[in-house]
Amino acid sequence: MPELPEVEVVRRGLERWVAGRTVAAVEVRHPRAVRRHLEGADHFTAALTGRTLTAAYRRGKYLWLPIAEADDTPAGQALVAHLGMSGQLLVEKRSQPDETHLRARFTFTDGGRELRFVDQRTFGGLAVEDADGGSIPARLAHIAIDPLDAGFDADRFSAALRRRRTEVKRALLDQTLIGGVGNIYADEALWRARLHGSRPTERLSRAQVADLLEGVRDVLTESLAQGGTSFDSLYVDVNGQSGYFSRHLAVYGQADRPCPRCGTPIVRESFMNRSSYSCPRCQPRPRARRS
DNA sequence: ACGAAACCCTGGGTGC
DNA sequence: TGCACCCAGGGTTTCG
Repeated sequence: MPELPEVEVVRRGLERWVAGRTVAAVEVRHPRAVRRHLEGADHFTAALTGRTLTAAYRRGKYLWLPIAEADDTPAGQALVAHLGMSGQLLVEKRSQPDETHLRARFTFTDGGRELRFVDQRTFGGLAVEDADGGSIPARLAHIAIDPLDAGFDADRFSAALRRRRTEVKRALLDQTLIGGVGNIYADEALWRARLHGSRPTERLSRAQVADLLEGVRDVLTESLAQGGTSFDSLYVDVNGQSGYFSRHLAVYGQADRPCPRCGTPIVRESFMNRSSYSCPRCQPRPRARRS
């Protein structure tokens, strides 16, 4: 599935292959793909037809492309995209057969390759949102800056994390605290910091939070380097699985395999209706607290 | 106000 | 072979 590094690869592809082009037509093939556009599919289409997509930006796992009028005047809006679990944004020849799960198609006035939104499980979606002056759309403002962004404030993150009264993995997955970390990266970062995800945030030391943040940064950076290698110039690729997942994951999906650090078999635990993976020796469960 | 649970969705895998 | 069931899981909404 597309994770933050893959979303960044998609952003780079959109910046290169879509930015600066003017939309000729939009075809919404599945209503769920634009469910976040509350005014409906026809309104979505009208808001984009004849407009130019000027750039491609990302925060966490969200992408947005500012919209301009034909004369390059900013329209004060942006096309917002989230890939969800299975979404892809593909730049393809018009002759390419439609994908089974093609949800939306954008053609451009230059007659070149079209942009397609393909999404098997329809957790992802597209919308046109208000975005003044090319800044982040208002509806995305609650998403925290991700740790690879130059504007990320480590001290502020540390203080906010330690103010929380929850488990550290829940905090890592909270997009209002830190953007872009999903289940896979949370598990990998916790393993690097030798912390169990159930550790209470208020009892973490500053040094432990610093280690955790370093783990997050390292795993995202290393994954991005892998995701970048699978980018094909004719194709806005979101499939980083073959490059990254198979070789660099220490714990995620590695149940019963030896911990790369100590050899102890990795264990899988149920958490928030999904899976958590950890090394029982490197990342011991916290003792139950008496209250 | 904050934390946690419910909900959305479909194809691949597994067991009977 | 086919059917029922489980699993993947981010973000928004709802609940406590």
